[in-house]
Amino acid sequence: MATALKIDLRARKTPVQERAAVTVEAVNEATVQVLLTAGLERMTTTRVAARAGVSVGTLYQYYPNKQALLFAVLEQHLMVLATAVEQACEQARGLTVRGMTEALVRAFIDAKMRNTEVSMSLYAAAAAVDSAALVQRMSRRCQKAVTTMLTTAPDGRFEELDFKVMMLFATMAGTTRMVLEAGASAKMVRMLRAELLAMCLAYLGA
Amino acid sequence: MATALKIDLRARKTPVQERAAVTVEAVNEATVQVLLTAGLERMTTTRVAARAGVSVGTLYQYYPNKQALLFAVLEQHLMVLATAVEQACEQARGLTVRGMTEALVRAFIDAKMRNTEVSMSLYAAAAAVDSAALVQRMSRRCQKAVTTMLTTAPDGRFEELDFKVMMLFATMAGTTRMVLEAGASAKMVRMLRAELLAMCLAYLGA
DNA sequence: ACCTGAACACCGTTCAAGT
DNA sequence: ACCTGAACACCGTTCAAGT
Repeated sequence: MATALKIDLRARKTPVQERAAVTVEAVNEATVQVLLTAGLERMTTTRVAARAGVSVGTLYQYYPNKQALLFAVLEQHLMVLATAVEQACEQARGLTVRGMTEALVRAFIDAKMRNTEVSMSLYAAAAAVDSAALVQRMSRRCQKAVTTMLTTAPDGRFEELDFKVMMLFATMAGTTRMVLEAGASAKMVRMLRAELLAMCLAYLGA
Repeated sequence: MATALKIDLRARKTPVQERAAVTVEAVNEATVQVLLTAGLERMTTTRVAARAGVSVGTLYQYYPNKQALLFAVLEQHLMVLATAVEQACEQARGLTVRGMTEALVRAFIDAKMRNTEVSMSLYAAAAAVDSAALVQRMSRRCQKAVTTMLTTAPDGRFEELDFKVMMLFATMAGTTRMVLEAGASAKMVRMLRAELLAMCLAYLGA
């Protein structure tokens, strides 16, 4: 990796008037749409602006560069995923390890498979953006929720729980991604649900 | 994903004279170097050509576009990985499921961790190139080797073996990537070896 | 405060000219 | 057969001018 210059990914300024808020939301939405219909390759800032119904200059008022744009939509979607996982973890407190794992796997797969096209577009976006830090931040949020949940399990206590949860999370992410990239047919998704659950349960010794 | 235009990724022409072969190899090597030192962001074809000691025009004699260049180095490295996995699988034939799994996990992690910097650079390259097909081709090669190996195990036979092997492979890839992106400290790599093996063994019921 | 769009710098790619 | 590098098209980004 090495020297990759740090690029500012923060939003440039926050909209204060109502119409500006509308503009920013339109730009975000347009980014996802262009990503979906044209692919990362042909997603240009001018095209995004046009799709949003504004000029390029406007886009650059709110985002310092193209990467910041991708970063924003990626963040938005990871946030949804993290929240879904957190909620599932909270609701599953006090259950058995098996019950917890079922809830976790279901929540994760459901969130990722809700819109497969968008999920796949975002893999490309993530790679174009030096998203490692963002992904790690979101992962940690999820992992913390999972760890907290598992410590409330009446059956089973675990050594090196933090690392084990990391392994679980990477496994869910890795296998789900593979199924997505293999086409995500209904049959495969069904098998993924069953096998991923089986793997996680076996790993946790439940 | 949708409409992403198919881009020609094949090499443009094969070198016939000795000096041309040298040129192509220099370009390939320069691509990895620039990727490593400058990052995907600032890897320009002119810079790669300069580093290889040729002009841009020469580069474009052998590769139709920038993506083809990235594709070539990615393919080269995936080939090494696939070969390592295949060899390990062949040597492990006739062992117990446990012995086989140990050999597989060791071969995979060793190959990926041999040069962590290069491995990480290639994640970026893979994302910039629509590498899904290539990765799948290489994955299938590995999975075939693993499947063949596992059918020779004296203990244990498996249902849905193809899908199970796919799960194993995605798990190895996913967890290894996570450790790489988290910094791949010696301690983490050690824990990865232990935990990944444990997970695979548990999943296979060994 | 917010928006516009022509202008600029830079990069991917080509091609006529060379050995 | 192989190489060169100026030229072209296109895209990211800016900024003076507008409401």
